[in-house]
Amino acid sequence: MRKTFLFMDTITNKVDSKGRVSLPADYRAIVKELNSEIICYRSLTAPCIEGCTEDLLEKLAAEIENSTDFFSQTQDDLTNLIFGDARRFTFDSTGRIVLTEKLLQHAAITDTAVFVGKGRKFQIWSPENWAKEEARIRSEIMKKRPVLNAGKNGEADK
Amino acid sequence: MRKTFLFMDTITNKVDSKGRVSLPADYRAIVKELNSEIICYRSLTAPCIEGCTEDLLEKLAAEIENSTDFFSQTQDDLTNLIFGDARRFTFDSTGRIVLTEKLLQHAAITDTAVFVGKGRKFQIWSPENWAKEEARIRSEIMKKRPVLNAGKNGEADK
DNA sequence: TATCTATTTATGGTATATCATGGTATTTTA
DNA sequence: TAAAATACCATGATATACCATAAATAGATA
Repeated sequence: MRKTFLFMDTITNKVDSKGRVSLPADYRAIVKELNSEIICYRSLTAPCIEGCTEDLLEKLAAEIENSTDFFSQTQDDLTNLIFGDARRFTFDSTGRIVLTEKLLQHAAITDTAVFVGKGRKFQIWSPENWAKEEARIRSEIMKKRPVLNAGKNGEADK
Repeated sequence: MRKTFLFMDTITNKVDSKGRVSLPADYRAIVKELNSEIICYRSLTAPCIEGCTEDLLEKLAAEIENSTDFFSQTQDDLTNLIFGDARRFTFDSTGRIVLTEKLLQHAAITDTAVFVGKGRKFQIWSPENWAKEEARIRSEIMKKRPVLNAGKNGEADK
């Protein structure tokens, strides 16, 4: 029995001509233990696919519901954008999901997908875009490093 | 057995000369599992049809009941409009509902309907109007992005 | 530590079930 | 009884579930 249910690590899998791709085994385990389902949608800010468990979206829906302004414009827009794009993806007995053409195009994925853990969520990138993104993030971190070091001492990773 | 009952994704189906249109399979599954029925009405704010399960309208009614005079006059008026317009739509064994002329006209739908998930609700648009609306929302949301992120932390995305 | 063995995981291929949709029959109601 | 609304049937396309094999990982033994 695991203690935490966080998506981690970076795993590269193949995408076949039908858009089928194996969800990393560890991700599957999380989804199963949570008795949940995978939800995927286009990232609003990056050329990648984002995924999470149903629970997370359910939480969002509940928040929106309880925020009294049933008739708010911004809320209306947000729900359209998020729920209109998201979809449930059940995996078969061999652990694969079938990504849609829309998602694949947004992430510029053809035959290889890179799963990147982000805790409660994860992302799916094309190898090329992920390489760029990782480089960007690392250089970004390096710039902020002096600040980070003020707090802890250099255990960031290895 | 699913845990969450959220309308999601964007699905395009045909509308025949009688106004018949297939409710997306996943939407049907939700309605069935909730042992509910589809309710549709003209959106108060947009040229589209809005739909939800009976439960949601039930909840709306309860809210009005319990809120003595806390609700503004305008909100009261709005809910009146909804209830005055709403109707139940049962689907046949093949999963189709028959939209009324009134609804179709309001949404300017002729032979194609676009279902857009909104969590507890969904909307039905003409392809043209939905294309415009989606574009509008995306640009609108991008403008407000900093504000959204200030409030919550990283729920919507990041 | 190195080698072999047993599971688990990833992936290609195929059969099956489901879904959307055109058409028709039956029921309702005005 | 005519017109409209509703329920049922048929079919092609699509998506899903299943089977088989290869690769990789973990575990055990020496």
